[in-house]
Amino acid sequence: MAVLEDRGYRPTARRMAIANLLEQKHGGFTIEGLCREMPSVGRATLYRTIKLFLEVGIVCRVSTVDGARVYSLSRVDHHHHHSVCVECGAVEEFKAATVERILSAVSAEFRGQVVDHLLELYVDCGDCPPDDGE
Amino acid sequence: MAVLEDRGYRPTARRMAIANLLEQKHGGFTIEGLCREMPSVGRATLYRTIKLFLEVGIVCRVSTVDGARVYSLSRVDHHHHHSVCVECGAVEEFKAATVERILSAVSAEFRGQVVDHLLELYVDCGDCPPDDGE
DNA sequence: CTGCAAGTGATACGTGATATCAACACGTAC
DNA sequence: GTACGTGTTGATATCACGTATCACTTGCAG
Repeated sequence: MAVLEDRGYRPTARRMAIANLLEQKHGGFTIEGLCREMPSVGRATLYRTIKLFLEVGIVCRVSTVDGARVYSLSRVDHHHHHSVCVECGAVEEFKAATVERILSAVSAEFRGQVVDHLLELYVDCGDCPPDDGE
Repeated sequence: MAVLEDRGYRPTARRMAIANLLEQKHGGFTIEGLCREMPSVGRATLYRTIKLFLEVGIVCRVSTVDGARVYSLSRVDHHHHHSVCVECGAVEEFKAATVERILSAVSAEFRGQVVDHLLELYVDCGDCPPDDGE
């Protein structure tokens, strides 16, 4: 949580509790889901906190096929991609140098400049633990 | 619009008009934007029609960095990726065999089965025509 | 301890999207 | 042609998601 203090935000008990809960989750999560899991925490606070976590890089947004707003705790601070299990929703972060190289190659085919990219893999992880589910 | 009839939907005047407007757009579009451009068409109809077009493959969803719900007319019917201009919002579809090959290679590194993927490139197309903007 | 800025929660609000339902359009049977 | 049935449309109500407001609380500095 040092990253919060670095940015001038307070590592309050609420925020620690929320971060703690996120640590338990292997899967992506929705804010509305968190509201249900932490009814003692106000909705506004959850929305604010996740937005804050997003800003400082504690969580990142996961792109799903259906466009749902799903987030995931980020354990790495550098650029990475996600694999999302279509069965249990488990999210894993991965970094593939190969992908980056290929993307550079693909970029060359474009008239303009490629400034960013998004890559998500949708997988069937095969051994979805039931306790991983939302 | 034959694809509509194939699926048992009627190619009505409304739907043709909406499809026509989409043909004009190089960029992605939002449904709320369409509501403003076609005030004579009911909101519900626009939402329904785009959902229908999505189902039959006339349009596809574009994943943006900020998670906005953006759509784009699809001119190809096979699997493809998008490049989205971060300046003017222009969306282009591209198919990169290289990408597919690499993804297969990456897939091999995963325990489970990769069932689908999402790849978007965010580009600065360099010559954003002003009339392309939303 | 005191003061103040940051954080919190209840609630109101705004927006994006869907459900409902009466009216309408179109194709088919007659 | 008309009558009918199904699909389509639009106004509206409703819902879900997310944010703004504001009074209250918490945490930190002095």
